[in-house]
Amino acid sequence: MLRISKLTDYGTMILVHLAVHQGRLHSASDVAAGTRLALPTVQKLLKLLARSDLVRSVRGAEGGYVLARGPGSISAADILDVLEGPLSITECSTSDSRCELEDGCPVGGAWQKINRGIRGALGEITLADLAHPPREFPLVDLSGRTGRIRQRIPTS
Amino acid sequence: MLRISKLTDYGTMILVHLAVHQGRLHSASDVAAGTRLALPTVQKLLKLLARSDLVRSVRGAEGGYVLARGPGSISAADILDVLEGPLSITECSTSDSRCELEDGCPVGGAWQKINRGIRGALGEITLADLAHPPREFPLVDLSGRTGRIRQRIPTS
DNA sequence: CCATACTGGACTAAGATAGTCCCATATAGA
DNA sequence: TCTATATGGGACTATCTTAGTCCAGTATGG
Repeated sequence: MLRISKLTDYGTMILVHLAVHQGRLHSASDVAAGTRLALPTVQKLLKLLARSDLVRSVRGAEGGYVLARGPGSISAADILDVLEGPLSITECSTSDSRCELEDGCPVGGAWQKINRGIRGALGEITLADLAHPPREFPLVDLSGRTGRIRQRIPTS
Repeated sequence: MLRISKLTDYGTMILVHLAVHQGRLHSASDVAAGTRLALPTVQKLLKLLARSDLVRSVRGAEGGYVLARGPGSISAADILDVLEGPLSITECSTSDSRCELEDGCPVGGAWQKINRGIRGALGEITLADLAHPPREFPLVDLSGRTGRIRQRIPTS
């Protein structure tokens, strides 16, 4: 079902919260209050995010978290990479798992190609888009044509 | 990571096998031999697929399975629906789960919209495409424009 | 010094997934 | 009719993943 985990969903809420209230530090408690998520969960996720290059942290009293970059420079693919690991739609498309069926596998990497297509699309969606989503993300072209359809427009 | 389960991957292999060797019935043992998958797993998956409208079964001696429709009329979305249940990227986008955070949720259904976009794209990819995949499924447009980009072309 | 806040990791319960197996039912052909 | 060959339906288990919590350590401002 192409699902993302709850934690990734929560993580996205947290990032959106940081994007909307930019310009100052936010403690984990602040974020928990602002998003209505449980504090321990928020702490865990912020720790994770801070280890990536999406969020920066300041330790000590009066410390907290900020977005490391503008919301227009953080893509949905970035978020998924951090919160779910490098995304790959099937197990055999991850680099470290060898598929012993590969020779006879008639799918021949189609899922992997689909995955790259989806990943490309998610690279075009920014945190700014998530904070102010358009009415609809329309259909998508996986049909066979090549090339980028749209340049990313930094919103900050 | 937007991953699909192993069983869905296997199921796709099975469907591709049926698509490539169309026109006759295939027993589960045949399919297991042809795909090199374990027989019990193949049996389980074929039973599942036969309950859907993607595969038809004939019972008894000399029985077996066939695709219920041409490979050009079965989409990747169809396959995922059968093997993984109706696909939804987040928990709160499934109909039967109420999200108690919905009011304050700043994501505002962005993931759901992305999900619909991806789902639309997967509806355009057919089993025929999976059997003979193009060099690459290109990038995808989730940018904000509306409307179908391509009509599905039945290949059988 | 101490209250505040991040850091790193351990830990548990619950759920999903993968894989196997058994018995019932249907059918073709000897 | 009998039997071998199939599918149909479901139970069952081991393993892994996920969600969620908690604790001891470290940094820092006042």
